[in-house]
Amino acid sequence: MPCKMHPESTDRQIERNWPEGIKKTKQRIAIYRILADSDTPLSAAEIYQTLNQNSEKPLYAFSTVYRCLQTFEDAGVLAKSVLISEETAVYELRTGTHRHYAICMKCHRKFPLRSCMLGDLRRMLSEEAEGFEITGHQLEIYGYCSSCTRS
Amino acid sequence: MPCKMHPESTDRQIERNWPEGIKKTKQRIAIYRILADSDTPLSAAEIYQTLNQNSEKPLYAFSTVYRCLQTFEDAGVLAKSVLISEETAVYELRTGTHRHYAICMKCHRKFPLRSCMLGDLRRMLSEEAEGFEITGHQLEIYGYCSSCTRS
DNA sequence: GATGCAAATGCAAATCATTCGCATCTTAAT
DNA sequence: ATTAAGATGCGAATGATTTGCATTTGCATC
Repeated sequence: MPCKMHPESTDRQIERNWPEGIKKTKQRIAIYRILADSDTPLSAAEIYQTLNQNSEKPLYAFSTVYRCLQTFEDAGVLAKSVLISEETAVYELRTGTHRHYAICMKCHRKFPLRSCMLGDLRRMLSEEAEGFEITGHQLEIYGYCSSCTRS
Repeated sequence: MPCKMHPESTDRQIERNWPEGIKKTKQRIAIYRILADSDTPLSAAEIYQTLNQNSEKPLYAFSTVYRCLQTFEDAGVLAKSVLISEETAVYELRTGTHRHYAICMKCHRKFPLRSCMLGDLRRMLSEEAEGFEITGHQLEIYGYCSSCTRS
């Protein structure tokens, strides 16, 4: 399942974005590729499934998936988040511009928001939080998408 | 550990806000009280600990805590969320105005944000999300509070 | 106030995502 | 090619949450 609109772009992206000092192994490359080709954040289980979908018995271990994700996160190329609507963590590559999603509570599809319209986050801090150093944020909208009715 | 500024207000709040058709048991009342008296969202473990802090052997079971929280959530008086910085879910009573927090990645303290400054969330939806019915949202700022240095 | 039944609780066992220990295999630098 | 540091695979361990089931309790009814 290579990428969609620009053939080869994933390979080039790997060349350019591969984090400094991180060994290239076939597992890591495969996981990176899956993340790069996905347009929504993926869970470890989804990545594991995609990795092993074409083989009889698993070629890649679950622990490897988690360890690679951890490695990418430490290296700063991956963002981990825990969505309210799911019970498990999901992961996506950090692109230049981060993303937020509207998540359907029924089908669990994730729709990227137009853009991050959060202005000055610092202004939201109260006096008690004086001196708080902001390093990140997370916004999530949830509800029901047009294909799913409420109940 | 009764409430802080207004003696009895918790009892009155329980009278007024107790959800329709939900039996009052001492466990549920105790859990509601703990949530009402807390100024930050609490995890199930924190609630369990508070419940049992004054007795030799546990008076209340963990499963009861989870089941009560589920009941309150279903009844709509409780909001569950999974913060990025923690591994476990946290819970808080739904007050009229919902809250968001700045969370310290080191000490895990939660500082309520001044207010929800998110304007029209619908405008953030992209075309693909046409027809999405928004039922809630979650915003979270993370970083390091003034008492904790970065590393 | 006593009674009955549906619903709630306590306990322990089960589940599910995630992490860890350790022996073996790979990467990448020499 | 050689090799040491680091990565992987496997299965067992962990920790949060859920569940089955026997027992207890809230509360509507007498």
